[in-house]
Amino acid sequence: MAKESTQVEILDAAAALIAERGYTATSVDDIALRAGVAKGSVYYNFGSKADILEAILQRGVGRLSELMSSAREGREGLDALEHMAAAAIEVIRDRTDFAKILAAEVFRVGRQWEESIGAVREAAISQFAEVIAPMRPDLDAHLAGGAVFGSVLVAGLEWMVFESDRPFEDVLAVVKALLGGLVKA
Amino acid sequence: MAKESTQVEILDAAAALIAERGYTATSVDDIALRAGVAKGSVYYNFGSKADILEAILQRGVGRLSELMSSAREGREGLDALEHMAAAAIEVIRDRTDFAKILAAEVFRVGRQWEESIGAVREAAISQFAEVIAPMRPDLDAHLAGGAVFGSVLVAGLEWMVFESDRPFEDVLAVVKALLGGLVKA
DNA sequence: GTCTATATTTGGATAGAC
DNA sequence: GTCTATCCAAATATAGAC
Repeated sequence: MAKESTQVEILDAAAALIAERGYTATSVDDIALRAGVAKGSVYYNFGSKADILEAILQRGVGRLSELMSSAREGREGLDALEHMAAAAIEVIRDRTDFAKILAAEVFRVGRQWEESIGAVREAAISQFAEVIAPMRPDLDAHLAGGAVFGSVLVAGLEWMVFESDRPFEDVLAVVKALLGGLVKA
Repeated sequence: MAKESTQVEILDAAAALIAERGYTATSVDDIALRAGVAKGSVYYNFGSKADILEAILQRGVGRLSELMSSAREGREGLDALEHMAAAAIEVIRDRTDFAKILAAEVFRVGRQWEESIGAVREAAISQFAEVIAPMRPDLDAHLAGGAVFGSVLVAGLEWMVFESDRPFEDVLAVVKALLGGLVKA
């Protein structure tokens, strides 16, 4: 194990392909070709194809947790939610492949990488839920966190995939409008 | 072509498997086994594995369009949005497999069934967008439609997959809260 | 209309040279 | 640490019996 640059090439190539075609439809041959290395090198750097996806997920969850936590720090209520949403949208913009893979895998159970996917769910939905809970004790916090994360994820991907000419602020404005609905009248 | 019951068995089996593992990871053998028929019968009823997925998508989009259109009929503004969201949540509840496949495939481009998936996007996001546009000319209607549909889809699937003991009303309450944010202050 | 058997291709993983 | 060559299992699709 070593030569970090090769590993990053492999991870980036795999993320792009898996985001577009899905895990099973992406062959190790494809990954090697796109990364510009031989298949043997892929298996020198990663134990299996599943390990590659795990690594992609780990990298993504690290980034998402980090940015969302620091966006939340020292804030609460609507202010916290708005900053967390902005942070999440940034991750979707900068790691669109990861976001697509996430969208495809979050609601599947029983797959090999279920735990890693669960960690992303926690990082995103639960963090939103924790902030919402004291604001709206009348709502189920997890479902509300899911709804908020869903609006961020789908609006963010809709933006990156189909309307990438729009500015970041347009996406944020939409999400902020919906978040406003969580403030008690 | 005929014997509708066999076709429905195949479609249901395929939808369940594809929802859980994805299209490529689901073999025609698996589908035949779960449907309780031989592989030859699958190919007698459908031209290819891709055709099966197309049929699943068509069936789903039909149902979604139908329910959302009639929920919208004769209403406008927040009232229309709330009824449309309720209709969409019903579809997610009754056709959870279809909803999972949708979540996995909406943001992938260049696949064989891209058109059918596009039709679902239209049916869902555009219908929301049309209602939102006159309410909020300050927002990008498509992004807003995407955000609303995302909150419905993710909250709905979160409900069905991880919190199915909760009542329908809890999900609807969460989505209604967010929709309230779209009403101009 | 449904079955079993099989032709053919593809893909994950390993061995071993350099 | 990276390459090429190869093994073997799995999967799509078809042929043809019943």
